Amino acid sequence: MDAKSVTPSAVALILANPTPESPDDVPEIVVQVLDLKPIGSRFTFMASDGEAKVKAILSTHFASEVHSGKLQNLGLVRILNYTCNDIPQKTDKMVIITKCEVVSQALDAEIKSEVKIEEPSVLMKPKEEAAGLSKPIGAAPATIMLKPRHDVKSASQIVSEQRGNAAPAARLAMTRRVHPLISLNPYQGNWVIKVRVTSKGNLRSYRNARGEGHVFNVELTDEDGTQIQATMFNEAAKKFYPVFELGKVYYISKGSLRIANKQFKTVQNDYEMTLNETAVVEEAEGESFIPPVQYNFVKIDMLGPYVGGRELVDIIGVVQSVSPTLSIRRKIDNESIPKRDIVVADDSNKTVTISLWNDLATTVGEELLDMVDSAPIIAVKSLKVSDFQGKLLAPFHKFFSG
DNA sequence: CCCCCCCC
Repeated sequence: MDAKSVTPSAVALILANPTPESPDDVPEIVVQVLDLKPIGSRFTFMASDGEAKVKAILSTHFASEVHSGKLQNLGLVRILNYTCNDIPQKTDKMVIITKCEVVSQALDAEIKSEVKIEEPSVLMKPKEEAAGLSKPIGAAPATIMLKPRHDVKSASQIVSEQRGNAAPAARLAMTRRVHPLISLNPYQGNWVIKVRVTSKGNLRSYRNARGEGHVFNVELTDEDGTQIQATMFNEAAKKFYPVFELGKVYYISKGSLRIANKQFKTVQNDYEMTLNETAVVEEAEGESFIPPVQYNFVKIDMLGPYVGGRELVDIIGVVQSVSPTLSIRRKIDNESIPKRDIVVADDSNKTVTISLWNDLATTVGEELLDMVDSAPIIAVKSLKVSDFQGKLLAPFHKFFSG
C-alpha cells in the first residue's frame, strides 16, 4: 500500500463507524489535512479523502506536532483512533482524533478525486519528496466512490474475528474504549471516560426554597487536559464521596451531561456532569498518562486585580505561620465553623493571609502547624481573594498539597 | 437539585 495517498472513501469509513471500540476496530484511514487552524489549545481541520470532507479536531497532545511543523496543512495523516461527536440537532459531524500519525508533510495542493490519472502526481507530491514516491490516485480508481455499508461491515467482521482469537483479558481491554472528555455531550450517553480527580469538594448539606439535600462535587481531568465538573446529589453524593480520592484515576460511565451554568463554572467546559446512584465508577489500576493537577500561580504582589473578583487564583509559597483553630460563629444561622489562618510568603517578597475553613482548618491546618518550623512550601489552588483592612486575604476554596 | 465560601 502506498503511504503517500489518501484512503478512498475515508470519510465514509469514519462516518459508518462513528465510535470504534478500539484502535483494532479502525481500518487504514489516511486523510489529507485541509484548513488547519487553532481553536484554543487544540487544532481543527477538514479531513479530506479527495472527495468527501469532515470536520476534525485533534486532541490537545497533538498540538506540539503542529507547532513543530511535523503535522502540516495539506499534509497526510493516518487516523488510528477517533470518535465522532454526533449531535442530533446539528447536521455537521465532527471527528475527534485521539490517535494519529503523520504520513506526509504538506503536499503541493489539495487532493481532488476529480483529477484525472494523467496528472495526479503533481497533486500528490510532498514538497520535499521526490516525485517518484508519489502514487497516482487514479490507481485506486472506482473505489474512491462512497463505499456501501456492507463493505464497512466486512471490515468490522474481520476485527471481531481477530477479537475472538484474543485472550479474554485482552478482549476486555480492547472493548473498554475510553472517550475523550471533549467528545461528551448531553445527547449521547453511552460513553466511558478515564479521568483523574483533580479536585474534591466536601460532602455538604444544603437547605433552600426547593428543599434540602446533600451535594458533592469533583473536578475531573482526562489525558488531553480537558476538565469537567461532576456533581452528585443525595444518595449518589453519599455513595461516591468515599469512592473518589483526590489524585486517583477512575473509569466512569453512565453519567449524564447538561449545559454548565456559566455563572458558577470552575473549569473550562460547556457542560457539567451529573452522576446519580446508577453511575459506574471504577478505579483505574496501573500507570496513567493523565496529567496531575494544573496550577496557574499568581505572585502575591500581583493579587491586587483579583480582590473581590470571581476569578480564582493559585498560589505557591512558604508557610511562615499557622494560627490556632478558631471557632467562628456564622452570623446568618449562628453555626460555628472552625477556621485557621496561615501566612504564606512567595518570591515576590510579599505575604498573604490564607484562611482555612471547616475540614481544612482541622486537618490540613493541623499538619501545617506541625511542620511550620521547617518552612514548608505549599501550593494552594482556587483561592478567592478579598481585602480586610488593607490586608490581602485569600480564603481557601480548595486545597492541594505541594 | 449545588453555586455556600463564613469572622475579625
